[in-house]
Amino acid sequence: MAEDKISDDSVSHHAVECSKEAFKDDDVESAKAEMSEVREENARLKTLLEKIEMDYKSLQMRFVDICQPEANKKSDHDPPPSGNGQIEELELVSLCLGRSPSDPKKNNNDSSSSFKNRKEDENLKEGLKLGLDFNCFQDCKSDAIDLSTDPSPDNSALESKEEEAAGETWPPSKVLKAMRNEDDDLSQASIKRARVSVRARCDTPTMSDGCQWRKYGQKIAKGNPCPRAYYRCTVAPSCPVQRCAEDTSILITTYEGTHNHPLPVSATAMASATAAAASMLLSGSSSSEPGLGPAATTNLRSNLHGLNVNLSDNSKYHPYYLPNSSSSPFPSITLDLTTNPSTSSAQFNMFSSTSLQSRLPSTSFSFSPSQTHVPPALWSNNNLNYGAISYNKNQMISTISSGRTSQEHLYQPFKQKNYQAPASQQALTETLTKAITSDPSFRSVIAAAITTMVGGGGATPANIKVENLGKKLKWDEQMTVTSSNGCTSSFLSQSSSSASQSVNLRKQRTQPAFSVSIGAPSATPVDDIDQTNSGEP
DNA sequence: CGTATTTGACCCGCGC
DNA sequence: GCGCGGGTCAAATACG
Repeated sequence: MAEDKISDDSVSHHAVECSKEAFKDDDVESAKAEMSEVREENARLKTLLEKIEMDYKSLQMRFVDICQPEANKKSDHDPPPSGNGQIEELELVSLCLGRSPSDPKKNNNDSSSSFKNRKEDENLKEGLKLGLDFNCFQDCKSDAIDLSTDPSPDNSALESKEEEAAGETWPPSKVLKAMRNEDDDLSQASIKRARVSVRARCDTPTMSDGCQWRKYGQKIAKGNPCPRAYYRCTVAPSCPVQRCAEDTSILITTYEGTHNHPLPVSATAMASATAAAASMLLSGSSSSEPGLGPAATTNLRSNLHGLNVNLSDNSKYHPYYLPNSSSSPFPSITLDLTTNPSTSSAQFNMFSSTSLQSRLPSTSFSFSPSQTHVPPALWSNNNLNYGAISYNKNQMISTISSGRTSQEHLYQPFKQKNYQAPASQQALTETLTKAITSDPSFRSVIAAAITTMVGGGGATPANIKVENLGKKLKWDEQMTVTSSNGCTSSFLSQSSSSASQSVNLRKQRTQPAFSVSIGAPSATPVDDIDQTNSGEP
């Protein structure tokens, strides 16, 4: 009896052991798998970070190389070091690199070796800052403004440091000061006035981008049966950002201005995207301002060609449909978020649409839609190819089919032209340099992406509500800059799940949505993160 | 009652 | 100078 019991116990114990063993095996297996996955991801992130740092360093060095000859030129032409020339230089560096204006001054005075070391340190700091600071654009802007108003490097540096350290109280007095300043320079006005049109498939009157919009007017635009509504950002009373929306199946939202207040997390994605687009546009157009004239515009276009993007030739192409902007004297840019779910191609079609009427170029980005479950790495592998970005015909047609018939024959030449245009590596690198160094908000988008990746999607940089459940809206926006020399490629993607899944999309986490791939896209698998959606005004 | 939206009037720039 | 169109204002209205 006792023996039986003992044996029973032992048997049962053994059985338990066995089951434990089996469980242990399974557990260990899964844990190992998880660990390996985590390790892989960790390694991937590490390489990603390293690549980001390296790219940033190389771009920064390149930028310095570009800047220094100009500084020398200036000093040749204008020997006295003090005065406007220096201030302009400081402004330039501050605007482009988003740091306190004192740094470049110091750097200019330093020897090159120590300068490099310092730069590397700054790069690291900057890299860290990138992931944490969504307001770097504003910081940068405020610094630049401060330069124009108060050239004292110590004060501005101190202030900027304080802002960076303290997380910034908003709005900074100097920004307000600068906003009231009537002597805002042209670039400031351009930033304020740059328009970014976002085309998205949306049945709601307004596109949910996380900001609070208040409608203040509505007009029937000529030639368009749909009324054009005018909205203002109501987060801050003096925020200059406005938008105009046209209520069709394709909602075209035109953002104008730059937010002068902190944005809710849900609004940072669109704001960053639009600000980045605007800054890219302005960085291109601003390059044409200082004495370069039309030649610089040509240069911009060739740079864009370097991205293997499609540019319109003014002599051949008429402006495509651009609400608000075709007749506007202000530069405009279009982010095309319209979707064709049947494709997973990444697109980055960007073409100038300089209007015959308009004095300033308009630019269009076309972000192809992609199914959320398709890893962006696939896009990278299949489509990016270091600047060889495939064109998706269906996407355009689906866009056009929503009533913008005039676009078809405008897009068509670009389709044909796209594959013919050879990618100019040099031009591409310059474009990238310009885009990244001169565009803090672009960096902020990257930062958002990195944050999402590192943070496992807990913080969502992009919140796009897709309300029309019946339509199964699924749209991504991708922003891709690839380098033909393989040194730098950034891949930004923001996606929202299909609306059919979006009933409980809040807090739902499936796959990463914001992804960045810097370096060789094919060698760097990129995750997907699903977006949580937030409500709109 | 407070807030948001609607809508007609007004202003301004541009082209003829 | 005039007309047109885009953009804004502000009173009226709707809504919670």
